[in-house]
Amino acid sequence: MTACSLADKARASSIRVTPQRALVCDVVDAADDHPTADEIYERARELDPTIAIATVYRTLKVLEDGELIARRDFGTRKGRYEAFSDEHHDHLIDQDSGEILEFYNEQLDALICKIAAEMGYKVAHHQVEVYAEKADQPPKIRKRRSAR
Amino acid sequence: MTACSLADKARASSIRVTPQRALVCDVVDAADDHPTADEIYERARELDPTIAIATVYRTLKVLEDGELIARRDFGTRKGRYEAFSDEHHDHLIDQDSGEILEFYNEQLDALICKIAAEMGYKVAHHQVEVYAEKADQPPKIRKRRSAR
DNA sequence: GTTAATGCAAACAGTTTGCAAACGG
DNA sequence: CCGTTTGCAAACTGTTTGCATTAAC
Repeated sequence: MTACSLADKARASSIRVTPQRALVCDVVDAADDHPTADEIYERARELDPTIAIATVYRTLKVLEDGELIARRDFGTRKGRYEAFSDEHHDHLIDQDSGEILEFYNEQLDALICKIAAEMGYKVAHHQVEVYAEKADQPPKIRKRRSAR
Repeated sequence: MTACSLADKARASSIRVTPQRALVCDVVDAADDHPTADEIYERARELDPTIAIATVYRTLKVLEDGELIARRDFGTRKGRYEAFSDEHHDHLIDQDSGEILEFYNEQLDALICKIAAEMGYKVAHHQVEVYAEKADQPPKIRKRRSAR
């Protein structure tokens, strides 16, 4: 059983994990959404009201540089952070609720690699953002109004 | 032969096209890169040194709201603008040169639609950003060093 | 003990906004 | 004319940085 927490991974990457950094790590770890720096700051402050926003930003930067977390924009100007999971995934943003859903599709990754290769490139990483709204009826099983 | 310039399209969308706005339109039209607001401002100033950056931003906003241009981030915090072409396309960013290449792949679009549909969503728009570096040898026709 | 990390506040970049003057139909 | 757009400067947001203080090996 390997060490799993973000703080552990940071230590494994020989990043010095101070109490403040550990706190930021824990907040990011615990988040199942994609919090902004500000949201991370707020959540961290609940446990340590003395933590500074600058420390949050600096920690996020350190973790990002260590490739332990990723910063994403999703069109807005605010950075949103998420721990790197082992498998790559992409995002679908519900335009109505703002909810961000994750998905992974092997074919998609493969296709992107192939396209890049055809252009003479080797993919370092990629990012697919799908802005969508809920379909009127659920995916396969349509309910009522079968008509046209 | 339909009207084709961005300014014409703006007029067609009943956006008031003042000389300043026309200028911004022309700059965006003429750009074959993905200029930032600042770059657009600089280019516009060459023809009208009195134009204000605020006007550039306001015009870009108007055009964006009118769905005539798109704003993209590409990871940096600066917005980059491009006229909507008729066909959707995605972007490959050369990590070494910073160059932004466009590509279109029908299969990719279809696959994304399919994935979204499986999640119960209808795609409004999407955006694929591929960060890549040049492959050592060209796509199909490899030159020299055939070995290994 | 010296190097690195923190908190604070000030700086910064990109973008937006209030307002009076100029413009356009 | 009257509403819209402009230019200017100031405000604003998200993020970074300088610096003195504090903490960690």
